[in-house]
Amino acid sequence: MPELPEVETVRRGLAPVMEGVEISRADVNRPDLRWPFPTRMAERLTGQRVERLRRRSKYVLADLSSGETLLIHLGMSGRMLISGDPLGQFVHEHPAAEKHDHVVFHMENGARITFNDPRRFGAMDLMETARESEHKLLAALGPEPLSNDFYDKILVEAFKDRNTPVKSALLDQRIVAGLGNIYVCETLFRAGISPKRKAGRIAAARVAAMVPIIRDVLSEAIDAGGSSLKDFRQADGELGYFQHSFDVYGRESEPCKREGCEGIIARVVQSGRSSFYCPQCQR
DNA sequence: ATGGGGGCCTGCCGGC
DNA sequence: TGCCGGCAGGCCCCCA
Repeated sequence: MPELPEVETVRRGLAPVMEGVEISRADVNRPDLRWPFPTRMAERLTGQRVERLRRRSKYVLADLSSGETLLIHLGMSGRMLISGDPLGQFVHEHPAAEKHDHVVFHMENGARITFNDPRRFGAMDLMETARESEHKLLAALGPEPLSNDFYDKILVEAFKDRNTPVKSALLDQRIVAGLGNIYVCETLFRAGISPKRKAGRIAAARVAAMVPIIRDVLSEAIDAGGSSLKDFRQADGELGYFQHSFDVYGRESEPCKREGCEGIIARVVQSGRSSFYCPQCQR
């Protein structure tokens, strides 16, 4: 689920029930996710107001009134479930606790936010807000793809002389932050570039052309998440799920969607991950 | 420095 | 029905 657009969708869903609201209690049901939780996490959350919910790459960042920031990463299978009736609009009753409900935030407005993560590749940490750029998980991140920090020359320079497949280069969070397997596949499809092509062997103009493509792919996915968000209250309150139709991802053996292309979508494994692409029109 | 592969976890699905 | 292999939207870490 969670690449940049999904995380942004989660952030937007949480903001109305968390921003400006105090955490009256936090239930921490196990000592760790991928890594141990920070010391005294529950105590450091309790009584703090969430001043602002931000996103950096695939991380949700909650600035607390204490001057600390809570970092949340959803890993592969992390979910945020909102329940209660914080906005005076019916969300749904608090559901019974489920397996893998690792952390529960009880908000002062009556909302309950449950972090559920079966595979536990997710993470939570606390840091001083003022020193977040030093945080190990954030320090090396490349530019936000939807910001002005990401532009053609940046990508051209980053790809220069790189001997790695472009697929790996785009997954490299130091080059551009927030892309994952799905949106890299979709980007390369639109760009007409094979995932196997070496990053350093793509003409600068074609690399530059990927910048607006990356922006479009991500923006469209956020919009799709946003539109499904509108009715999340009448659904079960679960955020982060949205159906999105992909051009290539998950479409092995199906016909290429490019106008006039007769290709069949192939799947290849690159550094342990599936790449979907059209061998006909992606070169 | 760079590139590749292993490993962390659980759940699900298809095949036998 | 049960077991097994393969697969999954991430990312750190170690090795050459």
